[in-house]
Amino acid sequence: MRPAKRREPPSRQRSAKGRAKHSGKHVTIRDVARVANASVSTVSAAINNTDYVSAAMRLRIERAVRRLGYRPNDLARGLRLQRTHTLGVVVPDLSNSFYTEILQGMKDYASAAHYTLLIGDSRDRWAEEQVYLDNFHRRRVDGVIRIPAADDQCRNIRELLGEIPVVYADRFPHTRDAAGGHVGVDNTVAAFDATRYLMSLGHRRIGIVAGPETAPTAADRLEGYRRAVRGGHVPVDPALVRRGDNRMVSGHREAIELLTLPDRPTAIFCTNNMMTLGAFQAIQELKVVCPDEVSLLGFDDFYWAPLLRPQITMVRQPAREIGLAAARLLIEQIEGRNTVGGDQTLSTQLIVRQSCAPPATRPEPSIVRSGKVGA
Amino acid sequence: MRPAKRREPPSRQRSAKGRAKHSGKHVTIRDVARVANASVSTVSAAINNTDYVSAAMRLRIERAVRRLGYRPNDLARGLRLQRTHTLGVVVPDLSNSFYTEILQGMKDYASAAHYTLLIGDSRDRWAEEQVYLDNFHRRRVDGVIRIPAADDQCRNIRELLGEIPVVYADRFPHTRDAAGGHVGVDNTVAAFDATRYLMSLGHRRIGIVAGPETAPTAADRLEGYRRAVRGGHVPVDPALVRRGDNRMVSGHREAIELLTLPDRPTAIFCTNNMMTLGAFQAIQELKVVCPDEVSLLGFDDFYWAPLLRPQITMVRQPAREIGLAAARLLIEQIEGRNTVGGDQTLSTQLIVRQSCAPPATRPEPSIVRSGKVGA
DNA sequence: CAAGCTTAGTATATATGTTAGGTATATACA
DNA sequence: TGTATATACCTAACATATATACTAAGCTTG
Repeated sequence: MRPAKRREPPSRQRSAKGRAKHSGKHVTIRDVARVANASVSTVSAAINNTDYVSAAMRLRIERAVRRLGYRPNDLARGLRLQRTHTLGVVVPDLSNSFYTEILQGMKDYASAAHYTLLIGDSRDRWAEEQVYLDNFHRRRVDGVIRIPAADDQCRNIRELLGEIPVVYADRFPHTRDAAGGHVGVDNTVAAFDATRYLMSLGHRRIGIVAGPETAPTAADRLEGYRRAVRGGHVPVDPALVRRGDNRMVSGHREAIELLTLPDRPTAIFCTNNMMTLGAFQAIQELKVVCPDEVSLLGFDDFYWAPLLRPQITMVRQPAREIGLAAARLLIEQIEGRNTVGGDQTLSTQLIVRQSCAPPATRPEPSIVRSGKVGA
Repeated sequence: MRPAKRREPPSRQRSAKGRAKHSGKHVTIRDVARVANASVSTVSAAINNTDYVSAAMRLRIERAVRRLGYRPNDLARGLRLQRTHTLGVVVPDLSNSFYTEILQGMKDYASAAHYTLLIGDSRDRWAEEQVYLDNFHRRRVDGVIRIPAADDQCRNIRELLGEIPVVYADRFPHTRDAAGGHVGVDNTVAAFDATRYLMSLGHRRIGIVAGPETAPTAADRLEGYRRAVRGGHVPVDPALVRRGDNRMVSGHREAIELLTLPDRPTAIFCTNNMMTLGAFQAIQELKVVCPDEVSLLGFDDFYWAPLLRPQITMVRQPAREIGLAAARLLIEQIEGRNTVGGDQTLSTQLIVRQSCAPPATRPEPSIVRSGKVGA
């Protein structure tokens, strides 16, 4: 981003900043060859086990490698092999345990397949995600896994990544063409089941704090909510539909809006874990008793959820499995064997805890069949 | 780790796995030069703003770059320049918000200085950390920031990283020689102040769940605790000193041990956030009332701490600042200007919330001057 | 006024570290 | 003699940046 109009005498010599201090050059395969009294190609063959090398020679080389502390230069290697054995991953928020759990899954599969992960945190902003994708391209990663930012505005991923294969995890891209595939859950069904669970408890006025309008998963979850509400022969009250930005403060803000409504809802459904926490906080602050006075239903479980009082009932996504499957899908594509193929939809689970109960003022007691309800 | 004794015919041709599927070659600077009708050196000069290029030529080149979607190959670039503008970072646990907060700080400073982060999660195991350090070396990162694993057994970091500069954040290395510098807090003082705070409330039997014996920071915090206890003219009861492994389950386990002691402590001090959570859970499960029956004091705050009931009083480390300072320290070293120099000790803060109160059975009411107590 | 210098722009050769593919040589075996 | 095996070495890429050389014009200067 230097000024383009730069007309001053263009300094030829590198600026002082350009050259690093530690002049101690790295040890190369050439150094090893010299010390071991062998040719570079023999050393290469010995290291990569790729050609005949006599036992004696191998020993000399191994000794030289150890003595010099030689590490092959992956830049040169990647350049030569046109292969980096590296996967780029962008997640929307590294401090959200949901994504770190997905990352764990990816990492486990990837390292078993001898790939390394390059991790980027887009802070849920397309502008920052773009920087990472560009970086991945320049680094010539073998593949990319995107969990797109909420405000994803990517028109054509090929412009950004060239021929590099891409798969999507958790979220869908802005434009639904997830060419390389997608691994996630059916958000519509998950939200539908969750909402129906609330209705089965007798709730008729259910508030929802949904994600941003630009995010497809948010739209799906909202759609699931709508269908469930309408399915219970209740009109969708626009006053009960609120929008957050998937972050804690927005959940807090919108929950307060809902709870201070003249005719406030008897239950609140938050469509991600951060907003659920915000809503939880709002309920505490307003001294509304949960679940007696208001029920709270969340999305995306976290490992310390059992510590909260009341424990929050949540829709759980199989985060680790999503990561695992996404990494596998991508690596299969990279290595040419498309055994798994296409999109994969994993199933969610409703973790019933203590934050949902029948509403205090009970309407006509209608029984609704409950959705799939896990432990 | 292939078998060294491999005697079979060494396959010359790359295994099917070796060659990637997508044959669509990447676009190179050569392609740009051809399309823009210029020489490669001119294109290079135009892109890097490093030599005279006429306005007309520049325009043609820019257009060609955009049209072809050209991205400079960072492998070749790094190889040529002997510089990658990349920092390697190993943290013990990516799902611990304390470390992701440190990472945020590092990332902010690094990207402002045009460096990219390579992030590794060692799961607090030296064996895994070693793999990442090796990887960083092969990738020729310009510098490394370590938060060493608890069982750090690194004898000589130079063997692993060659000439690559290293700085330490948060934790000290196994052997105290943090040649490149260290950024963190004074753990002894922090634990001393925290323990003294408990004693100022009247506690005499204070249990501690410390980190593993191999971890220097754990040793320091334990030492701070010991000094404070002895400073209050109370002998250190070995039964009250427990060891965890910095993870939640160990905090849970050790807290139960402490709470089921015949003469149980009136307060528990946990020396990291995960173990604090475990202890919190144990207290809930045993239905011991906090802070009425037992006080709980934690270490390393987390953003959702206000949601727990009671809210836990904690020693807070300036995580973001630690990350920021570590990145700055490292980059200054890389770029040859050592303005900051040496180790940096940042100050901790005791966040007083609701989990500490005077013990139920009050001993002689002695007043102890309280340490530095924050908001 | 020719030689030399400066300015502006472009082209060429080389080096970075590594590996595949080809070449060379020696031995064993049919 | 020819063929297969075993061992070692040489060279050409891979994509980039830069030192050097080159062209062409404008200017100074003895």
